[in-house]
Amino acid sequence: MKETIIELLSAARDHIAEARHVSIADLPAVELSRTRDQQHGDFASNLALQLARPLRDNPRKIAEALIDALPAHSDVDKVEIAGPGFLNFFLNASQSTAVVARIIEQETDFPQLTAAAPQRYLVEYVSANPTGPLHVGHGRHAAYGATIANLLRCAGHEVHEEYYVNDAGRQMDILAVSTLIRALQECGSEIALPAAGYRGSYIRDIAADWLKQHGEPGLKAAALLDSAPEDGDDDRKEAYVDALIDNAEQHWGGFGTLRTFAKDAILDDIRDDLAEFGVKPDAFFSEASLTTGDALDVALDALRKNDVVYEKQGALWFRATDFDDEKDRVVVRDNGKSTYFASDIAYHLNKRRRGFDVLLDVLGSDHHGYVARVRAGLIAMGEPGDSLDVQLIQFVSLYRGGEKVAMGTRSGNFVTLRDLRNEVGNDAARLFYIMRSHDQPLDFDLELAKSNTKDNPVYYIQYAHARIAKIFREAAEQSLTWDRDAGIAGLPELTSSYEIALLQSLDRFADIIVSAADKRAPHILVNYLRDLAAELHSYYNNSDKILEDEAPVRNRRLTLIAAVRVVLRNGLSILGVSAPERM
RNA sequence: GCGCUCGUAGCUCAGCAGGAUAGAGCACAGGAUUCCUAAUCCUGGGGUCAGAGGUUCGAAUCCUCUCGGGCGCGCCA
Repeated sequence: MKETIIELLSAARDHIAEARHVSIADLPAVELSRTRDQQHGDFASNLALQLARPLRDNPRKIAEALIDALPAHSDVDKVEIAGPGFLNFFLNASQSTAVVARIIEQETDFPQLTAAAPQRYLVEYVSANPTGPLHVGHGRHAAYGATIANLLRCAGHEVHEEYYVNDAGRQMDILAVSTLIRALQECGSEIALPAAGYRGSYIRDIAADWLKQHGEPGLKAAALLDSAPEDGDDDRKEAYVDALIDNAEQHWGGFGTLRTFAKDAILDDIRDDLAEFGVKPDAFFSEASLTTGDALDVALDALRKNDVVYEKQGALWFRATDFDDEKDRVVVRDNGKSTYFASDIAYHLNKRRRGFDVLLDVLGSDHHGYVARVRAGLIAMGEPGDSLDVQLIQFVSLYRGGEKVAMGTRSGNFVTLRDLRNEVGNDAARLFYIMRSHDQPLDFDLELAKSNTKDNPVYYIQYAHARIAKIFREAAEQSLTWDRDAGIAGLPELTSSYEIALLQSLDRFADIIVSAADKRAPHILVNYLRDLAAELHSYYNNSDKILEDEAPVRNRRLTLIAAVRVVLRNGLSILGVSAPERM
């Protein structure tokens, strides 16, 4: 289709050059790459606008000249000046025949396109700290990351999906201490959970499981109570937790095991939660493995080799200001431990060393300050800065009946992703999360997502799919045959505006996928599917019956809606939303 | 204070590698079912694209400033 348009418009361009007595070289070339997701009619409009500029002419006059030139081509059915683009042309339906035939024949769940320049992508997303269950914010990351990965794969790229597990550092100790205290409480101790501890009810569950498997922590664990300082004012709470951790590590041999137990319990829960949501990262990459392995040393060596670090006040600093960051960053603290930032650049260098061209990070918008830092690190280690592509996801606010639902992580007062999924269902959750541009805050309306009536866009698209399935069931019941090949051959006979609109929309599907992948904007696909569903509903309601008695008519109509069904199913599949046969 | 980001219909948002008349959905008003599912369709009203300058043949889109929201500025992770 695109080739045909280029051919047509090139011919029109020649015609105009000749008519205006200008050198063809002075006119802009026919270039469609910038308008890939526009309607076909707009291609001609854009060319008219582009041609008008060097000719210092009125674009409308150029458009008229284009129209003069186009009908000479036998494939053009109808050209007229109308609508917002002022130049629309309807191509003969036969040009969409090949596309529709291909759609029907390749009835796969994932349409596989060929990228002009295939690349290896590492998509990192969610990467929530393993200190508690996923909440509704993580759900948006999961839905977005998984969908982007699907889109990139469909567009012809190689994609690896990864979840970065922050299993090193103090928060794992706090998790372990919180679990230990809950276990001791379970055994009758009166020790209180410090303010800095995790207070979600899931900690009690983990503690109970621990007790079931390992028995009571025993006297040594209880002994940490005696030497711990009083739980005092705010300033002392941090110190109090530190003392608890130190005591537990020194006096009780089970602390390391408990820490691993708690972390694994939470990670297993996260893994299950995501899997139920249709999100399955290829790997969970452990931050701790960076130091147990050599990745961190590799990164530090790279920094030292390139002479971008220096020592100050006992710490090792990275000269980030030389790489467009606002201040220098510590990589190794004066206590000899590496910082989180060091882990981060080590992880990203590791990704590059594993052979990935594009490191696509899906992060919370509160991480925006950190992008420049990591990019600076990559450049300093000799990697291209533009290999890092960070997409920041804005926050999610939950609304229930117009009331904002209060959320807070520390307090344990948050809505989990699992709760959300149970309430509104996976399909609605997946679609609602990515229906809006990810760089825009999202108001998630629980009542709307739950409603199984007309307000809900999920049902609108799914209903279009189910409606087509129903028509085919009806055909079978009435013993009305469908000859697919005859239908494909008869597609050019489809001439109503509803049918032309559907053909043109089907033709755009591949371009939509590429565009959504390139722009990292899955909502483009959602909007497309909703438009396609609308065209299907409109066709259904405003045309003659699709199940026409006359076989040739019935064949081409069924072929058309069969192609729509394939595109709806494949599009929904990319979004992780089911395509029901009946509703 | 510095930095990032956003501001489009009553509400929720598309459109932002610059194109002519800024689009959906919801809400509101009215209509369609002897007929493949009315979870649908059709018609209608509704806008100073936060404001002011600038670049250009042309700006919601690019640049600057102002106003207003969100977020970030640890040898935490």
